[in-house]
Amino acid sequence: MLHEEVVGRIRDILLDGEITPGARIPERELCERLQISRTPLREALKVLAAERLVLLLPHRGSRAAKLTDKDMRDLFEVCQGLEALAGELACERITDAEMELIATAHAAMVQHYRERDLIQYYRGNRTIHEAIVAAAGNPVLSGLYASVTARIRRARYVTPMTPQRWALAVQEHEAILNALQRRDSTGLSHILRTHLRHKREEVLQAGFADTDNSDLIRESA
Amino acid sequence: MLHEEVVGRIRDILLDGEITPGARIPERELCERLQISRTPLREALKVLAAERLVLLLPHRGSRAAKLTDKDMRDLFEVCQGLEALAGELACERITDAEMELIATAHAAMVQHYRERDLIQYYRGNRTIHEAIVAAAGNPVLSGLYASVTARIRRARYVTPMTPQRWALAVQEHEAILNALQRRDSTGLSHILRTHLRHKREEVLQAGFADTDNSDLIRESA
DNA sequence: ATCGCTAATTTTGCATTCAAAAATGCGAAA
DNA sequence: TTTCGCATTTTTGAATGCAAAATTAGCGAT
Repeated sequence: MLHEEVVGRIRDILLDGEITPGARIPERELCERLQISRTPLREALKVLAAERLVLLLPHRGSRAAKLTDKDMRDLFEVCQGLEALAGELACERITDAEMELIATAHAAMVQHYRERDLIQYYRGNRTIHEAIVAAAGNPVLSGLYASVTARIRRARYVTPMTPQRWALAVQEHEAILNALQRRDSTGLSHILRTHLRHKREEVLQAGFADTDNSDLIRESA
Repeated sequence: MLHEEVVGRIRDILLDGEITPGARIPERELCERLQISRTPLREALKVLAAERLVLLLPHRGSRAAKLTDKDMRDLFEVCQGLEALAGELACERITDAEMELIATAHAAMVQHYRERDLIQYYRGNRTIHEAIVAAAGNPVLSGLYASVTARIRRARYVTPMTPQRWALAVQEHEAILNALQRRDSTGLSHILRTHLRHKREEVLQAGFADTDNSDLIRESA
């Protein structure tokens, strides 16, 4: 099994919430499950710790990272900034093919909205944002974006969605597509900031992630 | 020796340019030098690979990452975006104490400019940008910023500095301080973007980093 | 002399092993 | 009964050893 595959598998396990945030990561069990020894597993955990998905307590094992309200706010703030930057850059660089792709994805997403299929809607939403980031043509940006969204992912899915907010989000997406097509970078930047500010408010209102990683350190002191 | 210490030591070795970018990392030699065995060393290399400071070629060892012109442009672009975001947030949240600190650092930097002490000027410049990022009160942002700046650091230092550019940079810094003091977030955001665009142009003009990591893969094919 | 092929050497990646630190359990004393 | 202390067990962190892959060296053929 390739090194990256191990990291990917564990990342998926964490993102799927299979290991509760804050819970101890059962080293032995994962070894058996992935059919590897502790050496590559521990290497993978170190990588995931660098990504902030795993918390490493010296001599006290590793735990799945927990996110506080503050962490979530911070992550959304940065995500917002990255998406705005991506939007600006995408306006300068997006190809017709990429534009086409985003338009298609947008249409599909609107369709999911009409059918009130939240899961599919979310999937489409993510596809569009990722496509915009990709269209920015900046791998460094893509990498940071991927790392930030990975950390928010679970929270994003549990966001409660009222009909009003959903309608607003779709409306904002129309505006995003529009600005992109007009290559209006400053306009798009502004919309994206607003768009994500709304998302952020949803999450905070949901009161998700009300605990703190620092317990994990304190609790054993 | 603590795990993080190993990562830190190797990171410093890389940032100091002690291992030429693109050069193979001598596993055995580093083991002797740090007085550790291969296991912790390899774990550290994996972490640094996650930070993109090290490139891991499966079955072909690890090398210090090399940066292409494109990589540099991408890094500066993102750095610019992060600094702009930090500036906006800092306007909302900066404390008087932090403001004071930045003002002091700015004065010191201007003094270094007057004395034409480039090294100290650079140091002061970095201090100010870091202080602005810190004032944004967003640890996620701080983390990403640290990782991006670490990757550009070497390039930043080799930037050739003409008197004109230097004067412009100082002028821009005056504007930054001014906008911060007025808590003018949109104005500051704009200035920071311009400021870093200038820096970026310097670097590109320097023709630094004209090679590509993909050689490292190709060269052994 | 150069190119191609095979064998030896080196290096990488992983499993195993060993030592140290932390968690646990048990018993004694308050 | 509760709490403190000690011994046992478990778990973590690192070193060593081993198998597989890649690099290098040597040899022969053209």
